[in-house]
Amino acid sequence: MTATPPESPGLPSHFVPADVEGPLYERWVERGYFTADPDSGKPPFSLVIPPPNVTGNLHIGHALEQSMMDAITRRARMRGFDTLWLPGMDHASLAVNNLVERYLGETEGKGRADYTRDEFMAKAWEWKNRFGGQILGQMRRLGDGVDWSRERFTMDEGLNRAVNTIFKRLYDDDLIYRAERIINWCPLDMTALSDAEVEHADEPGELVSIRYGDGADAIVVATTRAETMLGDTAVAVHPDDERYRHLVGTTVALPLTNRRIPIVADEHVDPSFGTGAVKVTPAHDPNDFEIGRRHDLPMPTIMDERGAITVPGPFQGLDRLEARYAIVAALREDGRIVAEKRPYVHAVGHCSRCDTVIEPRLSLQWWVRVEPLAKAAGDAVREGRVTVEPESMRGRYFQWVDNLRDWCISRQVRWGHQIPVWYSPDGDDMCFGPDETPPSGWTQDTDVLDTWFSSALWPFSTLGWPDATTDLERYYPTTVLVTGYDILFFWVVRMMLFGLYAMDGAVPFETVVLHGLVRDASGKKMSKSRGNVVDPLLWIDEYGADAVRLSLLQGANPGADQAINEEWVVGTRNFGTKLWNATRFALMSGATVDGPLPAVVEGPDAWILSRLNAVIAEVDALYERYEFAKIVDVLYHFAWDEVCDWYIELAKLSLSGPTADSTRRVLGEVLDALLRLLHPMVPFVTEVLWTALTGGESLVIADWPLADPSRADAAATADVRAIQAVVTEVRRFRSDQGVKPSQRVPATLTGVTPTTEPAIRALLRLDDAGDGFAETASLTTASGVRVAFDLSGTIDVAAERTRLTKDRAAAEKELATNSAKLGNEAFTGKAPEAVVAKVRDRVTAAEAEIARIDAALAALPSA
RNA sequence: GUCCCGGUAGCUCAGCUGGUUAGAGCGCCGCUCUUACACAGCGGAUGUCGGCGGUUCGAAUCCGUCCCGGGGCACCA
Repeated sequence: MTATPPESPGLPSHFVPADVEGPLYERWVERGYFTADPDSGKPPFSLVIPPPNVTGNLHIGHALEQSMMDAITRRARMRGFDTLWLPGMDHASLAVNNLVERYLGETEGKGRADYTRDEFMAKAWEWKNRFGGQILGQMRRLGDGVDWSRERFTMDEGLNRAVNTIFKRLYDDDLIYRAERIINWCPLDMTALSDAEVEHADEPGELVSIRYGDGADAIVVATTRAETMLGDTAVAVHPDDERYRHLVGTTVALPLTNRRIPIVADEHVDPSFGTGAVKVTPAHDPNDFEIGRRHDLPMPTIMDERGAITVPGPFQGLDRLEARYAIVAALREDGRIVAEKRPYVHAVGHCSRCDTVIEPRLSLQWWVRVEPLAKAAGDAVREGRVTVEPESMRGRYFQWVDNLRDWCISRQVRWGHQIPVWYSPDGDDMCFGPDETPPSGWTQDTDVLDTWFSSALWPFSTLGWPDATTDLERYYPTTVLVTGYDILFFWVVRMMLFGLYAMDGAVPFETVVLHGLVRDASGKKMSKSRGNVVDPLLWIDEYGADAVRLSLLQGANPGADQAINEEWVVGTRNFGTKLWNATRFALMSGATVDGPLPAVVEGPDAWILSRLNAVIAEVDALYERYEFAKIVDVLYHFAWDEVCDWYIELAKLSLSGPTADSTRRVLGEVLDALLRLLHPMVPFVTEVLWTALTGGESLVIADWPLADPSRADAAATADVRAIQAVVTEVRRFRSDQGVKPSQRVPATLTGVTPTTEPAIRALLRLDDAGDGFAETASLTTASGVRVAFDLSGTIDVAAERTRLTKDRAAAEKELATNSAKLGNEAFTGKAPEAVVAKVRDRVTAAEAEIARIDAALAALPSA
């Protein structure tokens, strides 16, 4: 590669992200850098994106998740893997269905019932094509290096086929069945929901105690949902409960109706709660349903799909909440209310989508029998075939997977995958696969599948399953899955269930990396209702994608929630500027990447190469554990503190000395490697800088640096540490003395070496002592270097005395602590020799330090 | 009820396989436009490491217990 010498300095004085990011990204895509190539001969590395909702916009959580995935894939690509990051979107069945219905209501003034299924689906596709998919453009803004040629959608043709194929297979294996059970019903969305789609919240309600029957056979029950009494078909008591034993087997009159219901004995009842008697409404409560099954009770449904009472009489047509008040009022009038507790705080289930109170309801739905699948999913992690990072999240995975209940997969909406079961005119049902044609006259089930059913297939359906494609063969199992711990159950567990099942026991991914939630600056969860949502796109506009990405990764500790605010984005933007300026300096200084790195280098050059290779090794190790926050920390400090603050300052000297050529090469090497190391996290600014510095084609396809342990150089490191120690201490002295940074001061140095003295003098702006040098102040550093100054102005003796006194106190403390340890036989006897030796050294050092300070104090003119 | 995670500088967090004077970023206070960078440089201040006990020569780090915050699961009608 030939380095094209940069035109003038080669870089504009400022970096304007908005000007370069878009064109740069499109160039990467056009050149096919992100397109996986099964024929490349490289080992594969693959991951699938957690498909965002087709209706979604890029929010800060996506930005974090995708920044992590982009860093992982870009690094893998640089390390020589055939890398696939597969993008796509989820059809978001219920969410889109609702949006389309609302849209049609607004634009056409019609409701759900006014469209046939086909008409509705046509409208929905139209809507999706028009309003959906915004997030794809926003992912480009972030810089996501995804393989757009393999983009998928959970309702595209191939994925439909995958869905139908696995449904048929599960159905034939008796792992999908249809049954009438109590399900979570949302009366607003008018569909069933899975357990996972219900959120429980404690709310104040009422606990009403009602007397059923009269006189000797009266029995009091308590309820928070009085309206369900219309559906009661029994009262249950515990079999051992003496109070009610005589009533078991008799019947009692159900108030407000002319029905009599039996009193049954059931183990489920807790005799110590309330009166020990429970009203049983089998069609509207899961526990009551079980009691009803055990005692063969009738199970009348008393509400319609909207939650309105259907029982003929005065309450018919009332909404369930209105009915509750009306029924309590009527019972009160009847003198049947014996106690009312209000407010009574208890957990109430809500629809996770629209927040409507869920109605448990007896309903005929489709289910996945999960038990055999869940066993395999749990074992795969237990056996280490799938690693969950961070390890602390493993428990949560098992909590889910080992306690799974059958999954209700049918939904009463239209947008989604229609259940591939057909019914004959006689009522027989049969499942047909994608290539099978049902007999004419049969009609298809009108329900669609839970959105998560198709996303559970994502790691293999997107690669071509059920066909044995090259991609499937090559990229499954995927290497790593990155997602939030909040969808561990919704998605990760279900991918495990279906992946292991469909792929004959092959896991869907080898490692799961769970990240936390992004919160606002005060640690609160972001939500529209709180009004604390931040839009990453606004920050990208303002500070560039690199700054947004890096500020998110900077806070990304595995599995932990993190906060973000604009100031931190500003901070990382400043880091980009720092890199920019450092590279400008390098270019102006003739830094080069041409030719081999000198085998032997000296001084600061040797030191920075030593550090660079240690940093590479450290970063590699941290990537293995997905410790993004630490990777950022390491690179940030290496770049800013070591490269910019020390190495470049030291290099300014050697660039005018005999080793200038060597330094130019090392400076080029260090920046080259640094930009490579940072590229996966901040792809744009590093690309601009690196191409300017090296003349290379693109960092995207450049090689990841290899750590070279042979560059470790303890001697050079010690030299630089010595320079740093003296410089830092004298700077402090100067600052305390009020000597301006720019003021040059004549001084003599003793105890320095010819290799360190020029650097120390230059960094401290100390001139040689010429004629007429008069020492007016001096300083002996901890490392034994004596610096004598000729300060023209007055020395601030008091300030210096304060400083030294403070240092002396610290040294005294150090001496006392360590001497005490040495005087403690328990310590010297039991602690390892290495630790004791260390303490002994510290005592010696502290004593020397005190002596040095005392001498310095004595040398100060008296005030 | 049960389980998990967390409580370290004003804020957000590292450190926690026990052993330097407990760190970083931001913020704060000084001094500087020193020719890559004021989106910067240099210097500085700031902590009963949630409380109390225990183990240990030695505890921010291990154990117990309590308090506070966040979350998961299950819920008694």
